[in-house]
Amino acid sequence: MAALAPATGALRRLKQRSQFVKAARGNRAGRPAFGMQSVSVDDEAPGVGFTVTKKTGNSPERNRIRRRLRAAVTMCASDFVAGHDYVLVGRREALNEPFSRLVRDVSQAIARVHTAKPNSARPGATRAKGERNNRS
RNA sequence: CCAGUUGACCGGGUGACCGCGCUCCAGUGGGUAACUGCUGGAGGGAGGAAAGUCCGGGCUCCAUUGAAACACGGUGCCGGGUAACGUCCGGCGGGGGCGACCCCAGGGAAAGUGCCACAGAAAGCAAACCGCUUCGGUUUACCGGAGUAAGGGUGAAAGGGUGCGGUAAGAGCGCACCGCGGGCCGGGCAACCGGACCGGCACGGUAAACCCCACCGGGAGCAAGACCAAAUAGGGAUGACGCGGGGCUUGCCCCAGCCGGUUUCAAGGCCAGAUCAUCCGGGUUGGUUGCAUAAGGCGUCCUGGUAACAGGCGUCACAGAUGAAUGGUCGCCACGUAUCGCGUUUCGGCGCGGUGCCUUACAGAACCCGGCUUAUAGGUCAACUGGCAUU
RNA sequence: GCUGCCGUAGCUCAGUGGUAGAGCACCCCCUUGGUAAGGGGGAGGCCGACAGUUCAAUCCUGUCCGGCAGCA
Repeated sequence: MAALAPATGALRRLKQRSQFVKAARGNRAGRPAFGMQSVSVDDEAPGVGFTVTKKTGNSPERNRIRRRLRAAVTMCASDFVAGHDYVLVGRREALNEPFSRLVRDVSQAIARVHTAKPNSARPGATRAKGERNNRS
């Protein structure tokens, strides 16, 4: 595990509701431990946000999921493309997944999100269901 | 040693690498502004329940809120402690346990009202279905009158219980004990306890039914509230108070009116729109403050008290996030659990070693305190109880 | 974070201290050549969970569990 050195790169943290709603319309990629949503924005540095729904578990479990995902993201921060926002929706599997697999999944999901064609992949992108309550 | 009761406490440790947010200090930038970015250093960073939001307070707003009555809500053996409490401590009464100990919304049912389904003769007034006894008629077992409430049956509950006497049969009709009621005496601050005496039984349950009594309580909540910045059309509708009166020294006073759950009184404020309430529409979804020195934590400490607790002394500076920090990964150790082997045994287990799994249970501060309730793997200590063995 | 409301048949809801109901849905029968509608009959519930008060609790009281609204 000592081979896993953190990649340096300036990452913005998404904090506002509108940013999450916008990202929900973008391209998606699913992994067992999380789901990723991405959209292009007018900002140099890539932005990352985390969200875990209340249905996933109680408060300590949700905190652990978010912290493990956050640690995995800092490991491969250089993989994020500038000018894009990413939202990771945490799932229960993130509690028990080995950490090395988590890191690999994050970079794979980034690649997958960018190979899919924007907009054409999700024609119903403006649907209101994206505004469901997904605060952690 | 085994089983148990009560109380108190802990609830992973350590090393390496990498990170997060806060405070202070130093340096350096940005913004119209409220404010804020970056670099370096130092410090500190979840709980016993942080939870549920069930009680009680602090604090803030409703301009302030004192007195009385009513309404509404709560509490409910007695005494104490507390800022306060439905919590806590001590005592009393009742119930459970061999015991240590545990549990109890535990005022009033002779102030009044209501209810007690079905069953049953009868459900609160006292009565009498089957009976029992006796008298009369008829006479095979039937009918009527009188007495009675022991026995049967119904029910959750049937107007004291047991025994002896007594009687036509019976009955507190009489007696003994128990229960119940009454005043008296003694102890106790009190709840209550004890004693002798009298009464001959009269008084069912339900107040987590209405109610009565005593005591307590104004409402809303940090998304309260205050400030800064930005933006918009300081918009519209409905309702309420209402376009007051008088005096004069012409900007003040008096009267009326309005302001609290309701009414009255008292102080105070407002008094004519820049008013208040509700609804609709529009803009913003930024920042600061409130915000952590407080009923604060700790102590083989001292004094008073059985105790809760109070007073004193000493000492410490100890989380402040807001898509929400307090962590992630790896190694070692400890603990737990499953399994295998060996040893031991009072056949319940215990000890040692190896391997796998879990890396812990319940669970994450959101203005802050005091409690309650609920969840919680495993472990430690103290006191006490019952049993067995030994001395 | 704070405040309020609600858990009864598969669904939508009544109900009240004394063995629980309506409408729709479901099953069977009648009607029709057949279906729908209509008529008749039937089944389906430990009234969210656990304690307490009461002779008796869906109802009264307390504590939990689950769900739904509102707030600057």
